[in-house]
Amino acid sequence: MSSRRIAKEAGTSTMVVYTHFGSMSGLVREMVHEGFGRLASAFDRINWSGDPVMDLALTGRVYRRMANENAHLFSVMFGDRALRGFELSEEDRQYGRFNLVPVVECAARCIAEGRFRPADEYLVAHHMWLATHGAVTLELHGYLVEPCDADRCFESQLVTLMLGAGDTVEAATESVRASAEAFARMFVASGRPSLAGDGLDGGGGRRERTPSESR
Amino acid sequence: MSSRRIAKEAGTSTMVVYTHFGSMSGLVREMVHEGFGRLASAFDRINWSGDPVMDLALTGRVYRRMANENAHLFSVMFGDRALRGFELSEEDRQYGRFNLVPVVECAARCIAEGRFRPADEYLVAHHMWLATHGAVTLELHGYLVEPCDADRCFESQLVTLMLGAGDTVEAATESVRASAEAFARMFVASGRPSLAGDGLDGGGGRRERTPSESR
DNA sequence: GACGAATCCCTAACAGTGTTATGCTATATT
DNA sequence: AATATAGCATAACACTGTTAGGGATTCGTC
Repeated sequence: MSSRRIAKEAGTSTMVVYTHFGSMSGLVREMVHEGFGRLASAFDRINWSGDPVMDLALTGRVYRRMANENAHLFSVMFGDRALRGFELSEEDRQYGRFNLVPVVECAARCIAEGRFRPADEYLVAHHMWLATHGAVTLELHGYLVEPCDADRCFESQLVTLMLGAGDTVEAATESVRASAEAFARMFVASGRPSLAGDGLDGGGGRRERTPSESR
Repeated sequence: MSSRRIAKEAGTSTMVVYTHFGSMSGLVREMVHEGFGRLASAFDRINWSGDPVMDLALTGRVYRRMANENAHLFSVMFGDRALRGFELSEEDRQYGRFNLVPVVECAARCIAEGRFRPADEYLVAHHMWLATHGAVTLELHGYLVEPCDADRCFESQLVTLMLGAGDTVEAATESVRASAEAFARMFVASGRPSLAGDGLDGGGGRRERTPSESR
């Protein structure tokens, strides 16, 4: 992604970037905000059920899906990748943290219904976020392979997270399993099968890398 | 970090990078391997105790310390930051995964002693890694602020991770507390107070960012 | 409708980047 | 001692983000 390439593909000159976004960083910042908005609307499309633990697991699945389908964008959103000199500002991070709101509400319901141990719902939501983010990040960067591949890690991690928060083995296992079905219903069966949007991510992400590319 | 700046500070020309490392990517790769080695020797310096849960928490603390003291290097090691065109190769990632070995052994001891539920120790070690990595990553990128700052998140996450693996609230709390003391003894009291090494990280990391820098 | 103003965009250039080709200079080898 | 080789410097190429200056187009207003 470079200003000259953008100009070439758009059939214009590099100046359009500067008149519309101020700089390349400005363009990246706009993309990051778009990504946060996309994540927020994905959370909004979740139909909350009567099982808060299942709903919590569902937010994790949506987060992972979003990350995988917008891999490059996701990396920039959470500061992982320094794209064209862009660095996250405190305002940008605030945009990101805002997406925790539905997770906090979910955690509060889990605690209120006695599924989770009494605790600060913000802290519980953070635990979910941190662990899920770590799993997604390492998955994206290719660190999770057989026999502990990303799917296996993610599924079992969902259960252990619920256990760590206070749920029982049986209840957590069942809720996580049910969340997988709800997730499938939500994205496979719906008319909106993807969180990827309109090519904001340049087609990168999950493709295989050849060794020659790395040197 | 650029070839010309390196050359200038070293009082040579840019060619030294190419004769010694092949390319800028090659230099970064060497730094990454150095970073993995540094993490491995940090794990090696841990004196394993009779409490495997405490030891497991200790590896998490060492991981976090290492990340904070080598922030930029850490970001490159785990694929977060694309530095000068460098991309992780499968071989590089294998170097990284190798650092999980002591964590896996720790997890196995936790299971063998009945502190953790019977499970695949590799998977348990991965859960620890994923969650800790997420916490560290988001801490490094400034996402953890009051009231859920990095310290609070990390400490409480350690406990919930042990609970998720099967430990009891009382035992986990005590082991995590004890690990903090062991950690302090290990790094504050020892003759080697830092994991930072010799300026491989360019002095970045935890310094404050000014708003003007981000645009 | 006509004029002023603002906006948008192109071309050209500057400073920076990684990288390569060429040649020189020391050191090491035989 | 003669040769081979390794290491480094210079200069250049192709690329990057960014800025300055000059046209063209559109908009608002009289």
